[in-house]
Amino acid sequence: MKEGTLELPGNCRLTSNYDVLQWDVREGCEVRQILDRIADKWSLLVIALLDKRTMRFAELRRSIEGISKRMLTTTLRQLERDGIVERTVYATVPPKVEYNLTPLGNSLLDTVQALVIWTETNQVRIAEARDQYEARQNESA
Amino acid sequence: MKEGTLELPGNCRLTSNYDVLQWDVREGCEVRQILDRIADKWSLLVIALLDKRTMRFAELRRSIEGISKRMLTTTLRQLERDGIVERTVYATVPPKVEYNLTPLGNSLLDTVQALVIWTETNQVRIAEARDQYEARQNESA
DNA sequence: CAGTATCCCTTTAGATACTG
DNA sequence: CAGTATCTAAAGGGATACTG
Repeated sequence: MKEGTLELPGNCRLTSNYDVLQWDVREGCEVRQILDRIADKWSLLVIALLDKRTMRFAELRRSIEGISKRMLTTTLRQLERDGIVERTVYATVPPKVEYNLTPLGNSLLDTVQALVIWTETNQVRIAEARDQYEARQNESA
Repeated sequence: MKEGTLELPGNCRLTSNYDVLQWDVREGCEVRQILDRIADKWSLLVIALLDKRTMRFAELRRSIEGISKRMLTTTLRQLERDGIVERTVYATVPPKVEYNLTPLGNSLLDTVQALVIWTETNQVRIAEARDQYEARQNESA
């Protein structure tokens, strides 16, 4: 495996000592900024929920137990700003606002779902690992 | 598409009104806990870096610009507790500690890399979306 | 309904100093 | 080297009240 035999994203480099990719994850770099944005407490859930459908504000709020009005607004605004979510306001009384994924958001959906599914699939193994970790702690103490 | 024709993870339900999956993301549920753990500021980067190799504490710290000793320790301990990272201590002076992904961690790697690559691939589109969002804000003001 | 604005408490996480 | 302990500034985020 030599440099140039593979198309790498611009922030990757191939180290000479190991045949592995190394990420350039400098503080404040674009990738870090975007990762911090989408990998937060709520964004992933919002994206997963908007799969193939449009949802209204209150509907999203009911679907994500524990989220406050303020945080849902903040999260949706950030996702809108990043071009991941589209916001449509209907000039009715009372107002109606719909949210859906943009094409860019849709391109992110597969990955997000993969992450959620991995989490679901492996929750038992993780619970076991935690038990074993606890056991080891008690043992050495 | 009818219920039962597809194997769904236990936390999914099929709503009757739409042919889409709905996630059960109740506060404090297993999936939410695990998602909160791995989708944080540093865990994704640590997992991505440990791809196919072992790294020492200081090496990880150098690779992730901006992370403090304390946060790297905390992140690694959580990942170890969840069975995603394995920690090996060599009883030498000075001490040497190596970290690598467990099989469980490796099963998560593809998804994490997909997320990082998506971020890299789409950073220009996101930057454009932000500019347009700003423009719209100024316009309406 | 879909937000904003404000207040204020809680959590997070950086800096620093110390240790086996 | 690979941490731990402590302190503290800053950010996160809930509760409440108000608005077009």
